[in-house]
Amino acid sequence: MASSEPIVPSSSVSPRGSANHAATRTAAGRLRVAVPSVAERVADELRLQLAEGALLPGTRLTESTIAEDLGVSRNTVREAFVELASERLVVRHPNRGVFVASLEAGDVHDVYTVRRAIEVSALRAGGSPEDVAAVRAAVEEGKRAAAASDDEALGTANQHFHGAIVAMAGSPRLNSIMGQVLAEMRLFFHKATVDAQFYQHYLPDNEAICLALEAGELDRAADLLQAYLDRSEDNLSEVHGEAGTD
Amino acid sequence: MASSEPIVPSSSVSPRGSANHAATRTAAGRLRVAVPSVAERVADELRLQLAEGALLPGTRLTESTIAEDLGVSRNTVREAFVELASERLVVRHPNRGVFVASLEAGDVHDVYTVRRAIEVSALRAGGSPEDVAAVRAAVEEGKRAAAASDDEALGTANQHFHGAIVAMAGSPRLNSIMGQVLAEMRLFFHKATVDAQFYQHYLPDNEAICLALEAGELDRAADLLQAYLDRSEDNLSEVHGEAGTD
DNA sequence: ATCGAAGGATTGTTGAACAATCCGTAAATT
DNA sequence: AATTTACGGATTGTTCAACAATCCTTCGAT
Repeated sequence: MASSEPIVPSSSVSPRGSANHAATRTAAGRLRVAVPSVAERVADELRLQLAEGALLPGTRLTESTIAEDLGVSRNTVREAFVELASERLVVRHPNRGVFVASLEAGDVHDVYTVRRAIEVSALRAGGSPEDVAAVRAAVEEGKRAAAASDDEALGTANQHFHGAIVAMAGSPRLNSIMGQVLAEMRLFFHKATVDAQFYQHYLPDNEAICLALEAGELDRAADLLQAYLDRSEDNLSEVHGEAGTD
Repeated sequence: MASSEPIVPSSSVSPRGSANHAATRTAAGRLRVAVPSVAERVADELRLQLAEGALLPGTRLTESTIAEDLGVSRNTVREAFVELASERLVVRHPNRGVFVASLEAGDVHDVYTVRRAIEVSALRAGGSPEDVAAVRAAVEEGKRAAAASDDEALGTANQHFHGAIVAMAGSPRLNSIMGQVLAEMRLFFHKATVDAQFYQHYLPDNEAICLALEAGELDRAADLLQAYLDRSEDNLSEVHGEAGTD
């Protein structure tokens, strides 16, 4: 279930972990590489497993089990849980444990409400040529994935597309919110095992939105995106009907 | 500094805490009152002190001190810190401690970017008559506060106004995001000790936006709000110039 | 079949311990 | 005198062990 690889090194220091995680700045401006704390690494590992579908919605996450699996203390796992719960990836039931979050009917609508607000706003404001290029890149990435019939890649390409749209705003907070929302959606897709055709359907929309964006017709692009999201929500709600019957 | 009142009851159960906090629902649908965990109560207490300005931006929060002050364990304080950090109310410097967050120049702009996205979107979508009534109520609340020259009340009325706008969307996630954003702004105001006149200035705007909303002219209301937020950000950025020099 | 009483398991919370890290100060060096 | 080095105290990061409180299941009684 969980990875067999322990989170903490057996002894001594870790040689050179991928340290692109975070960095703090001293008063003098000296850059200090922030080694992610163990708790953060636990959260990262769980986030990864959630994204990969290794942990499906509804699954119970027992503190002691995860602590052993990852070779860390129960308290540390707890800290990770607090973080994941604040991201809504996990739900805490007092005295009962934490469970992988599961999007109910209302949640799907809610998530789309957030997406509409954020994505449309970002699109309407436009972005630098580089930002637009990133959107275009995501569109092409999707086309390639479709050509190769790689469903997995198609899904991530689609997420890149919407991520790139939000990134146009250049707002760390919006990016982080969007990141969380996309993580929630990934959770849902794994639960519902959404049809691979699902994304195919939206490739032309992405193209159209991107074209409008490149042409500087921001309002039209925004309207297209809005319609896209409305339609997407409807489709997903149907899918949900047969999925969320527990 | 911190409240002298301990967070945990000296013994036995708490008689009847204000239990409007959260409630979980069993499979059968039975309602279970969720007694907030100690960690959550610590987080609540800290949030309160942050909102009241008892803890100013930049202040260091020492784990052991807070643990003693609130009569809880250091580990519990840590859990609360994780939560507050995820809300950006507090910043964690690895191995150095946690500090009350402080909005820098870029943060002010970023916060307003989020507000523009969320508030304008909610306003453009409109809401039920009750939702609109809540917005109107906040406007009147502001007028009363202005008449009474109650700066404190004027500020909260303004937050109610913007909160009511977002609430129109009926989205728990948007509400929670807005709540966090407003909490961040409160933090900033305490740091900058913004002029009391500040809000006075915007009373007519609130009235105008509300009127447009009540008239069903959603797009116009949205445009007004957008302009309002742009102007507000400019004002605040000026104020910031003399405040964030550290 | 319904209800209630153990029993076991898990969570919530604490307290203590220890290594790692940081910061300020004093000593040593240039 | 200025800079570097070394040291010591303080605080964080993390673990461990314990215990009460709570939940879920099973078993037994009605």
